[in-house]
Amino acid sequence: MSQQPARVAVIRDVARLAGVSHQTVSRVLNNHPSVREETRDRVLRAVQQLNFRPNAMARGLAGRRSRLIGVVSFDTLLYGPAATLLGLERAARRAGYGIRIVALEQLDRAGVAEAVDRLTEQSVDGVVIIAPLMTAAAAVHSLPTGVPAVVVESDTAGELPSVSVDQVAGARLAVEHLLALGHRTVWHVSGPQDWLEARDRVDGWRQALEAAGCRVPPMVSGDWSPRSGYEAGRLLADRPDVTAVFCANDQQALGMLRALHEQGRRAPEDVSVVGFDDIPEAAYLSPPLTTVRQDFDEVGRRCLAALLELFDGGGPAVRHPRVPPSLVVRASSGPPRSA
Amino acid sequence: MSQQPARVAVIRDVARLAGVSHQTVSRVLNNHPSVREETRDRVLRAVQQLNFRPNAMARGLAGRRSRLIGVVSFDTLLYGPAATLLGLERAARRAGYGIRIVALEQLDRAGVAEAVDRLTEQSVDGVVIIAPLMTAAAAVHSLPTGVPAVVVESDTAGELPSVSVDQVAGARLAVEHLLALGHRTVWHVSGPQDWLEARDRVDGWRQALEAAGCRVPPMVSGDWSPRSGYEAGRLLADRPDVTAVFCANDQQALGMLRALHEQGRRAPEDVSVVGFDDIPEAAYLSPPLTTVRQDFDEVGRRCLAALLELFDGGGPAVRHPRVPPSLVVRASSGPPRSA
DNA sequence: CTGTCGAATGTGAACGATCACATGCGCCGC
DNA sequence: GCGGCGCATGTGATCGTTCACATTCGACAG
Repeated sequence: MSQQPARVAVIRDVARLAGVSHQTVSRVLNNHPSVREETRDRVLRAVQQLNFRPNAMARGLAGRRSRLIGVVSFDTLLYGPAATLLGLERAARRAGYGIRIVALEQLDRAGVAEAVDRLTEQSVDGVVIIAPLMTAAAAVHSLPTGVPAVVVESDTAGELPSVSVDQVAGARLAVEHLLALGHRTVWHVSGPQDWLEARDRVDGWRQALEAAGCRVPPMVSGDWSPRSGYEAGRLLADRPDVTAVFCANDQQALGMLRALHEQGRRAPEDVSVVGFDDIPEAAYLSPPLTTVRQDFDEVGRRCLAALLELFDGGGPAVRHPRVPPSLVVRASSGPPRSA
Repeated sequence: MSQQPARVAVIRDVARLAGVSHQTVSRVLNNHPSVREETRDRVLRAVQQLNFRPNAMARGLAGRRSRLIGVVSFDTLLYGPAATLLGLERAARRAGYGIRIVALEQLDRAGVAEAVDRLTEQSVDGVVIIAPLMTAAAAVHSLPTGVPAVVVESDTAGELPSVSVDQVAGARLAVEHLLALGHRTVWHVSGPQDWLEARDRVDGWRQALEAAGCRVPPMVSGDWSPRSGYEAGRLLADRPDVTAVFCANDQQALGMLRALHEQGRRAPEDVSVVGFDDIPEAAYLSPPLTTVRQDFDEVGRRCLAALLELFDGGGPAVRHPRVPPSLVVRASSGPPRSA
């Protein structure tokens, strides 16, 4: 009782209390099969009594793995990356892994390399790179081999396993929805072209139009920001042939709605607007925004699954899984007036 | 050249190559003063030649510190917590620390305790708890002592050092701005009352009104969501005596603007609206939103500073620093029509 | 000349777990 | 009846660093 020298219990203390060897305690901790039921109970009781917690550092040193996953994240507060990180953390925690995060200010080769370096130094078991930029694709190729790594939202044709939401399919969903409402064609306000997702959404938009035999209007370039959506809106608002606009994300759609409103064009009566992401605010814009939802939790889960398969030796069963997006129809899209 | 067995270099390899003992290498790595200049150079050269990286696990085991900081974060995609996390990561990286993150689904006592447990198990040097909820304050009190810990946005009167943005001052800024424009009084749509920040904003609102000798109208309860702002808007829109509304965050202000618009009340001509947070979208709402900006980077920096002071033995110089917020005036606020 | 001190460096033992291998023992098959 | 196999458990080495203490050597004061 009073002998306790304020020191945390280690495995040998547990062994002594349970009357077994330290190795038996280790076996119990790691669920080794050949431990007698009764012995296991005795050990577990001792563990509880001493409030013993295995030291992760020692574990990592002795064993091969740290049960830590490093995440290289782009230094941004955008909804997508943040949601992906959260989804990954949740999945990892359930699987008994911890998350070590490094945020990058710039997603260039040096930055990514240094971040991965930093993480391997910490003996992470694997790395997830949230790399939505084109520049990241190059950086990812020059990674030190030997570290199990999974890439998110990038370079789906590359050597590394990757997980991503099917942006092309998402964009097609949006465009097909608008065409089905009766619009002759759909305009597009794009994201920045150094983002892979932005390119894929452009591709999906174009594919859907071409598949339907529609004219493909010129693309309006944007950069994810509400401002770019606003400016695009001012550009398009006075054209009577613009009846439907697909914005590359919800923030841009927000700016677009504002510009239309200012120019006296009503949504969806005059112009239908569809966004992408389904940010929490989307349902509360005026009007509530029709958009494409991405399942970031699923992305996180699949990242972890791929990583675990990588740990087990072989490559993952599916090297480049694509998570299907879904369309959320709200009030910002409707039939054109002529229809 | 060909003898290299694909094994990473360890400290003894460096020692051998440099012709010194492993301990001397260790001294060089840790900037111990008593190493001859020439010896230091020789060691550093060997380090570079072998591309040696000290193993963080071994370091953590042998030494006392892991250079890791654990972050307990509430499982949310809200702008504030996400920005705080990012600011903290940046500050930590500059100081040579890494971030270990645990996201909580529920911010109750058991959750916080388990998260901190999980982190101490990983031998983190210290813990930052992003705990904006009242329930967290209780949980934080029952923390195992001995782990240096700093709390964010919570319980500024508690035993643990805390860092937070001065919410009361922020709310006063907003209200004083509206009163200065000539409004008789200011209504408030609150955040959820189990959030400390929400309570502080209510306090600031009330203080500012009382200080100015204004009538304090009943508070409208909300929950951060755009929906709650929208509903509050429908409630207030048909009251002619409502000319100025201070919303507890920007999302609520967004919903408020939509409701006003639907009810045919214009902002700011009929009703002025002010938000809180300055989310990236705020500048692009219709109209652009006047709001209170919080400096989350500064919060991150101060958290780290407090933690480092805690490591050095003594408590931090300032136990409960409050980061001042600032008012960002945009188009959603203006003088009342009568003025 | 000698004793003491501090700077520079080395030696071996931690740190707290796992791994590789050894041991004892009951059971089965020939 | 006995060799061998598999289960349950124990023993010592090992992971890669830092810590505690020992050693060497030159400088300097008494």
